[in-house]
Amino acid sequence: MKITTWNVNSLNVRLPHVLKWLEENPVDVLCIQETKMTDDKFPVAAIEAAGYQVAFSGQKTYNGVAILSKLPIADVVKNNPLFDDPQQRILAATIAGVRIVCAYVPNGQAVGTDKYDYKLAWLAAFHDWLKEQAALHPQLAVLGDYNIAPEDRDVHDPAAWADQVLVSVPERAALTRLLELGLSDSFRLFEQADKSFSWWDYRALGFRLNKGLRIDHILLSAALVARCSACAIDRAPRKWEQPSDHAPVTATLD
DNA sequence: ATGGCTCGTGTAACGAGA
Repeated sequence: MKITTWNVNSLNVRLPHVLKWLEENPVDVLCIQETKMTDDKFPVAAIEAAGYQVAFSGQKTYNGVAILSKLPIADVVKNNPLFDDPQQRILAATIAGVRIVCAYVPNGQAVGTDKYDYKLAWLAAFHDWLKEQAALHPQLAVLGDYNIAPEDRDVHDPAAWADQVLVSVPERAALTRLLELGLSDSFRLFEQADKSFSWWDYRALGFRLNKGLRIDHILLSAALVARCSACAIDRAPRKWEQPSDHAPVTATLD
């Protein structure tokens, strides 16, 4: 079973990329963030025609998450019941016995802003909810755009990024708290190339110069770590015309 | 050089992303 997370930065613009990528990489589950569309605009027919079932939770202009699956989707939950939030950032479902959580963690804009405070509050509530989910679902996978680079090796220029948003100590501590629930960063279960990133700024030749961050993650419970045989970032679609600024990340579960 | 590019909105700049 292959499970993928991909922030597509507008599904309206990126639907052709998603369909092309799925044709070349027929994964079982694809978690999408930043659909940026209301549910009535969601391209259900095109995705079903590609052989995928789909659950989604969107809003106008911002945020929005979706789960695409070749296998039946059950017990869909939208949002965190412990955190009253008009922003559509969480979608959970059970697929082939695995509890899949698709999350779009707030960006935070800049340290010290209201949006940064919202990010930390959101993460604290996410932690409390995931603690419940981990107890209910031993086979738990939490995929998404975390908007946090876990360590300095996940940052192209750690000195320049020190204490900035996406890298700051409180954000990293919030991610550590999630890992302390018994979750593992699947990417680091395996040997990986140096300077492996999942996001590159559109500006200043970010991708060409590999000035990136690794902020898209697949966290796995112990039962799924035991099944996990690979985790990889696919840089290919970042080279396509009009790409998302994020690359898809895929974990393989045996 | 406290930007650079890309998105949605809406049809001109501007907020937001990361």
